[in-house]
Amino acid sequence: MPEQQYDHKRIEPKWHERWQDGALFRAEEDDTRPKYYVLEMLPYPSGTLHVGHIRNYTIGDALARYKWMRGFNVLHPMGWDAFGLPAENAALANNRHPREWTLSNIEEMKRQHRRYGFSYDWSRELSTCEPEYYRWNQWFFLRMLERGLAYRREALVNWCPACATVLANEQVKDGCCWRHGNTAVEQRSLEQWFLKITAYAEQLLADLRQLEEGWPERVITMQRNWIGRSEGTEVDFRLETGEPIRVFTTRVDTIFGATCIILAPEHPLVEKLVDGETRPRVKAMIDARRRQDPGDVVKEGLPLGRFAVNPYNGEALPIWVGNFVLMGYGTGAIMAVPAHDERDFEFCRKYDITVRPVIRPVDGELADEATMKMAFVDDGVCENCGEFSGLESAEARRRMTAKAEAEGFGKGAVTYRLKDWGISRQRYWGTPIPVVHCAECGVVPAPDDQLPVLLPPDVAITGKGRSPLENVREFVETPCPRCGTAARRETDTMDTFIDSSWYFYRYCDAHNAQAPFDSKRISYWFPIDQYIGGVEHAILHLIYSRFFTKVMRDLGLVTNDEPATRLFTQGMVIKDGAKMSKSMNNVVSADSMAERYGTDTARLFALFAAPPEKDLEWLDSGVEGLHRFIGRVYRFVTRNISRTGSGQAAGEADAKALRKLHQTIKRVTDDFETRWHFNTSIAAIMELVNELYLLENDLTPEAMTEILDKLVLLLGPFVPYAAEELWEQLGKTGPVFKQAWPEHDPELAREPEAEIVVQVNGKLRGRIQAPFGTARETLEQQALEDEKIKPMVAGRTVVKVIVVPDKLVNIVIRG
RNA sequence: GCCCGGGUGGCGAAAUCGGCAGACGCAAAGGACUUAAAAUCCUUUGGGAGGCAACUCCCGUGUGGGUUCAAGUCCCACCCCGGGCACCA
Repeated sequence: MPEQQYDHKRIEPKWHERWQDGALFRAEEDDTRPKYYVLEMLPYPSGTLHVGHIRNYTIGDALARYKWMRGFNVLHPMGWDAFGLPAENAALANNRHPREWTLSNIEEMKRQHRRYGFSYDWSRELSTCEPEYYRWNQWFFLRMLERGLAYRREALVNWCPACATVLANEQVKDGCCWRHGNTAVEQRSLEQWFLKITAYAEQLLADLRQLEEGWPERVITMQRNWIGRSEGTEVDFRLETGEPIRVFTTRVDTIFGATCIILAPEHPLVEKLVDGETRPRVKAMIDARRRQDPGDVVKEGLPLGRFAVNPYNGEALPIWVGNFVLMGYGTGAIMAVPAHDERDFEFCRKYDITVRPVIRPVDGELADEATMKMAFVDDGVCENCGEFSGLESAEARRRMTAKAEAEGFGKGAVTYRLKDWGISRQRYWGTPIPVVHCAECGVVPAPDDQLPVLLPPDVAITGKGRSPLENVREFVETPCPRCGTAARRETDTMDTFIDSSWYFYRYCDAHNAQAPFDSKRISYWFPIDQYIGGVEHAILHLIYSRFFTKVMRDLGLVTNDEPATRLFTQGMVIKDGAKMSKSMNNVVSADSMAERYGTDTARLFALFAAPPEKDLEWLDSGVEGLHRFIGRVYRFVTRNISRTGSGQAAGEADAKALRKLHQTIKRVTDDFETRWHFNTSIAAIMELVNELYLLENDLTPEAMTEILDKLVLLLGPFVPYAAEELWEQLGKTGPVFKQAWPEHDPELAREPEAEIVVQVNGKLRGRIQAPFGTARETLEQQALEDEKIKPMVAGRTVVKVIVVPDKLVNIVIRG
């Protein structure tokens, strides 16, 4: 009889067909099993499933299948982030309506995900481009508005000329738009809507401690730096008019060394202090800075010819305007202490402003102004600081701050780098901000029963300038909900990061029409046990969604402080040196590979290529090996299903094969429980199969039965179609992913004897066999008497012998 | 400049707690089967030297030092690659 051959073209469609209608697992809240919520980050429907996607999804999918087989109640939902720029750009390019384009792609993506056999819970599917999702975005916005967490004001904001819209600070990278790497972001002053994420700065920072266990360290560090908390002191320097200039400093201990005050060019006092001659130069400075990449601004300053008094020593200091002082941080004004701050040093040397050292190293001398080549920025001991002289920096800061508070010219203060989240976008495609501008009543929120405020269907998307909604009269003209007179509807739409900030809650109750979700259903699943996504969202999505969770908690909707206990950041798939993505136009479609080798092979290959957290340069050499491997397993299982002839009864081969089997179960299980290095899991299964090929003819039917069953179960999370087919051929009922995960038996897995490595002076010279647990002395003796070792030791002095039980003997000799 | 990662065969990689470096796979070479090819199965494969041979020896994890009986793994200095932050007072 000819051997059965592995044919993915027969197997995959067959099971694909049977799984069509939600045959994959579906989680219910009333289940008595332990729960596990695994979630991959919301994908854009880009039309093609590329190999980068496959790699990301197989990680979560393998985990979900494993957890399910372990008896967990697993929620693994799927959704679509269909908003914003990709949709709008594609619409412009294809001359199609964004929503239509998006929905058609979602259908295609769903088809592809089904084809790959991903185990998503489709009953909880959601798309953030549906009107119901708008409704709850708007509902959240209005709740925040009521609590003062949403506000509108004019501010300097980031403007991307390519997107023709405003961007949040988090969405600017290297001075460029996060989606248009080469387009420099401009600064514009516009009226914008903001969410007050700064109100949660302290909590967002403090609760990072809860995440230290389960989140990658670098994400936590990035968030900590982004929030940028610094403790310091605010001090009022006074003009001769008595008007204060408040500065913020973290080094108040250096204040006796302050030799000038520098204001940001946008500082409100500048306008008052500047003379007619300098005014245009300040304006030029502002304009120049807006255009420039903040990275390479050359420090420049303008003296205002005015003075302010240092409250600690009564000294009058000249006031300057400096282009390197940021209006958006601290108070927008600094005291310059050139002797103890590098930037101030550079500035003051350039303009010949006095440099006055007042801090010396704990065991050193005060620097000399004339010979100083660089600022001394470390803490030290105060000198020439009046009553504070002789104090160490930390103590001086405490006492000086106390003095400022006691005498009313300053206070201890905490400043954050984090700024409020600008959510206004001048785009058509996004959730409309549900407010109306009324000449009589001002800004009036839309009443809840008028939600959702929907986008008008027919809008000419220009892709430039202001929101396209401004030209749609039916949308803009609306009566004021409060007084009924003619008013204007807000035309800004929300940042699409709003959508992604809470979608994972909606998944748990995706069809709720009364509320964004039911708190009870949510509390069962939350927090998410395992969240999977790219590191590129470390300070975008991952900080916004933490913020939303805290707001929801304060609204009484959820009880968890954090959305996800564990976060896994998978590596990027690189192609020709760039991240593989639709916007880079370098995607490799997974279709051709799937067509040729099958989706199982594509999945297995994606997992085998490298551990999942590692970036991977995409090369498809090697894919055939994985296809071969599946065929190898397939033939092995099918030809041994009904074997009758036995090898030597209960022979050595059985013991060997079962030992390898149970060792493999342990290795794969351990990998799932800890670090998900599926490449080594798969390698372990390959080793098992290689060994089975060697022992095949000597195995008893009993041993073979156990081996085949468990081998197929081990393959389940990695190659679901092939495993399912084999499972059926083994005569089993019920899908593989509903079977219990095999348990490893430590007795069967144990090696009969330990192999002990014998080293002489640290170099491998031989091996000996000994039972596990053999005494040190015995091992030492056995090693010394070994035929290979004996001549090497003869005539030399054995200095000492190191014995690591069950592992190694190292004989140190001399002479 | 500062803060994280990383550097191991021709290639992707493994070595999880300081204890056999290169598992597993690709590629390559040889062999079996075959009229032939494909497919499959088996063998070899870090570099170098020696031996008829089973085999033996030396070198080897970016570079240079160090700790240790023992270092890919720990410490110090440096080089290179990737990522993040970058006038945050």
